[in-house]
Amino acid sequence: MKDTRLANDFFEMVFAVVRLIPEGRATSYGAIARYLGSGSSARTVGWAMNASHNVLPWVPAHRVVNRLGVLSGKAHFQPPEAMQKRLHNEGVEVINDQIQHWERVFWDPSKELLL
DNA sequence: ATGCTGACGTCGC
DNA sequence: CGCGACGCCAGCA
Repeated sequence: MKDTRLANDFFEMVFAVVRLIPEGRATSYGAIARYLGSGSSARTVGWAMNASHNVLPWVPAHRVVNRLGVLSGKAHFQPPEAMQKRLHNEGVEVINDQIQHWERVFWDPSKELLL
């Protein structure tokens, strides 16, 4: 078999983790990257989200924000306001593209899944 | 094939 | 305390 490397699986793993995010919660790119063991590849996680639009089952990319709880990737949604609207619809308070009570909403896979 | 960019994060100066 | 650079992986010119 080819050395699929973690590359191909990286996207898949990212999607899997994002899909595990419970409703009303959110996580950060770095948290996911760290959970996958790539720590520094947070950028690639965001890149995976870009590809998540065409992935099934649906990937709640709107639950993934930067470590500051800011909807940095809202501009990539359609429409961009959908991200905030969706989060708010799930009970997440978002003001000025920033999640309120971020530490409370934050969902760390390496912490929640590592039970 | 090479280089730059991109939905980030951490370290250094 | 503020700004800059590097690292990581994949896509595109």
